[in-house]
Amino acid sequence: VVTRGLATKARIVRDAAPVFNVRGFSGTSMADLLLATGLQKGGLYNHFGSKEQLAVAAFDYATDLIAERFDRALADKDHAVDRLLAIVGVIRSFADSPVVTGGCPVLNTAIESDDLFPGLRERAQRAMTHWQRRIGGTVKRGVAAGELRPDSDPFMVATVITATLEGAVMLAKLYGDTAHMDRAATHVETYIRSLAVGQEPDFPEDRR
Amino acid sequence: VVTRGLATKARIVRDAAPVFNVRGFSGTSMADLLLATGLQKGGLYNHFGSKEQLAVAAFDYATDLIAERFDRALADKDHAVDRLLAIVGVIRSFADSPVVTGGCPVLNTAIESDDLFPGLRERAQRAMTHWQRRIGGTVKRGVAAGELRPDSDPFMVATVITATLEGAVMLAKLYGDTAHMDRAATHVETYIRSLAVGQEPDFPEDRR
Amino acid sequence: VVTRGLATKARIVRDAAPVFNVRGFSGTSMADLLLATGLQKGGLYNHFGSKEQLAVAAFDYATDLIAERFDRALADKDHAVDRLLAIVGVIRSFADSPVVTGGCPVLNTAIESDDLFPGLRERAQRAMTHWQRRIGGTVKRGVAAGELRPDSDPFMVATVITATLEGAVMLAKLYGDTAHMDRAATHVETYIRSLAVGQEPDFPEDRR
Amino acid sequence: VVTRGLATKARIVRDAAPVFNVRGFSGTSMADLLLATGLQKGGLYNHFGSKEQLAVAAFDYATDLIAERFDRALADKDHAVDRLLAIVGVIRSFADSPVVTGGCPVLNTAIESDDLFPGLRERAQRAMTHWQRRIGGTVKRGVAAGELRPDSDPFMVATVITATLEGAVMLAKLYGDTAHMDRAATHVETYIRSLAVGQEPDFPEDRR
DNA sequence: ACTGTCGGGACATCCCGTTAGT
DNA sequence: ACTAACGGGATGTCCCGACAGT
Repeated sequence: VVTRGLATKARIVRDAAPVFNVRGFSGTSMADLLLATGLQKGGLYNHFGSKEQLAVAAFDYATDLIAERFDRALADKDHAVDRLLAIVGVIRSFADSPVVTGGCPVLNTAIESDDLFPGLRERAQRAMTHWQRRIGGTVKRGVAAGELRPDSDPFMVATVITATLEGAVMLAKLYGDTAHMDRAATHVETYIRSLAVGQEPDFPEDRR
Repeated sequence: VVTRGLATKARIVRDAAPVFNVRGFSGTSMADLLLATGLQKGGLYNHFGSKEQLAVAAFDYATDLIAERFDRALADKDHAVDRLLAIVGVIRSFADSPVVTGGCPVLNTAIESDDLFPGLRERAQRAMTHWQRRIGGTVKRGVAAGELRPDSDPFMVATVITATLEGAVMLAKLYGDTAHMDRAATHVETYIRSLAVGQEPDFPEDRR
Repeated sequence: VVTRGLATKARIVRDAAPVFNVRGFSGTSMADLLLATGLQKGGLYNHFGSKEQLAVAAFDYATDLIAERFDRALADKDHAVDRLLAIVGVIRSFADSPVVTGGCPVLNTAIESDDLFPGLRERAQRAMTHWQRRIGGTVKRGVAAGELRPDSDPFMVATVITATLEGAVMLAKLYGDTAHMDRAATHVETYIRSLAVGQEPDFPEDRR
Repeated sequence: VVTRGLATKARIVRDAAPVFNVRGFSGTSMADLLLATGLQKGGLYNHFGSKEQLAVAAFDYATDLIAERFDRALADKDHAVDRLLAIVGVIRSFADSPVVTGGCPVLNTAIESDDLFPGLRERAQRAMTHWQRRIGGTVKRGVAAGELRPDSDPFMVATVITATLEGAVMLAKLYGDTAHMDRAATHVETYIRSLAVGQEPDFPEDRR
């Protein structure tokens, strides 16, 4: 048994993630996972005690990949507007070059785990909260740096960006094309630019 | 007797709809449906040939209820801005007074039926397209009536409204509160008002 | 589907009882039960929600058969000594003409259900208590009727009869012959006769 | 290193014996044994080729412990009556201070290994036969020494002692108390004393 | 129109034993 | 001598759909 390169456990997670993301937790059978990983029952259960544990690991794997994209996209951006636009770009990229086949794992998990799979639900909450904090923090620092209008509401911005783009991910998935995502991203980008200092307050209600 | 039969069929659909909407298609078992309807196997299969047929009927039932809400909300509105705001109000109402327990059935179905349940997916597409046409048509007629700025893009407006609010429905479901929905609706309402004739063009990129 | 004669549920219990009694609860697989009953999983699970429920029903079936033997054996006996000897005869008959293949179900269940299967254990306790009460009651009435020595202890008699004969059932099962049972029964019969009024008190310590 | 290995093997047997004695052979899983021993699969299979081999070793371990108790109890007894009473005392002690948790291993094994585990069954037969020979031999020597009535039947005495007390072990296990064991032991002790020379022949049928 | 019964395949999980690796 | 990974079959239970009975 060669345990070089990717450890088996990591390989299982990598192979299982797209299966869960496409078929959902309920819709994924152990047989699907055996097929995807090339292992047998015994092999899988040595690494994960249950289907749910594997699903959680797969979810974490997917959100870690997304976090890496965020890190890379933000690495060379300083101005708050640039940083927010980069975040939009990352979420937008889910539609045409997904980190994991099947769309946004947070969206998928949030919709399916309807009280039924508390472990998964909590993970989805945590990931989404992390994103919103990242956006909100960028807004706060942008205001402090004089880059964004002082009345910019971090919570409002975080909600608008995540809601609009996740909704667009859903539409892209539903129709199998990116037209909706393009329009939604355009809208959000315009919205972000309107937050910059020196702009007219286009969305007075959005401010505090 | 026929009337009784029809009544039973309708009753089945009404009782099954929330089960499907909460647990998803894969996550719903026949036993769940028997419990919810109070019938036995045979009683269900007299009216529906399969679990999927019943799921489709339940989905249609839910979207019909939503369509009724749209009709009621739009009945007394003439001005395009009012009509668009009314549409926002309807989608927003999903969060705190859902037509069917479990959130927006179109969102749920769009996310679950990845490629796996073509019948359900097609229904979800159809329902979403219907909503977007309704929004787009309202924009078009508003432009023609001189109520909306002539460069208002019906597709853009339809995408922004549906994406943002469906995304907010997801956030409301994920966190179990309506704060995100409130913010998203506020944003969309501001956006709609900015389309009215006599407003500054706040979103030049959104126009054609 | 012919539901004439023995109802299916009763037939299942009748066919399952010897399997459980020979192989034990842990040692009996669902496949064994399907083979014994001729049904399929679905058919079985319509009547019993779990293997344990079926095991309990099978145990009750077996102890009911035993109770019938007691009733038949005692039907025409009046004198306490005769009644106690008849009870001995019934327990003794387990060895060479068992009510259910595999020996005494109470003994078997008592030994296997070691805290692990509380439902079964409780049934075994109940059945054994029922037997001991029957013996003890016979002793009491025999004393009251002047048939047994007044110092005969109902509890002692019940313990001696059940312990000795159940132990002998075990030996018969272990060795596959009835020699031990014959000897044990002879001993117990002598013991019982020694309780009769007019006998010397052979077992002074057994009396109160 | 060899010494260490032997120590490990003995430790495995010691830790496994109560598991088998409580849960039975069928009811004991390898996982149970790993938990009890603190080893892993390979560690066990280095010492025992199969679960059944380990079960046999555990059974032998338990019966060896019992044999030690017999030896200790008989070491300072000369008179046949004293020796027989000491044997009763040993079997009686199973109930409140078991050699191995879970009751008498011979009883347990005799009941479970119906025809299914011939290796275990043969061991149980051998152990029981050993006990009965010990009792029978004591009776024979007691008769020869003029300590016991010349018509005392070694087989009868062996059967009465083992059957009654094993039956009482079962009752003690079933009810979780020692009341039945106390009564049964009292009875058997009286029986043994009645065999002594100078006693009235209380059980004429028990003699040859 | 509806109940209850049944088949038989699928499900997640557990099972025992083997083997590679140290 | 022991760990850890793994195969693959068996386990109890659930699953959907069919159908006989009324």
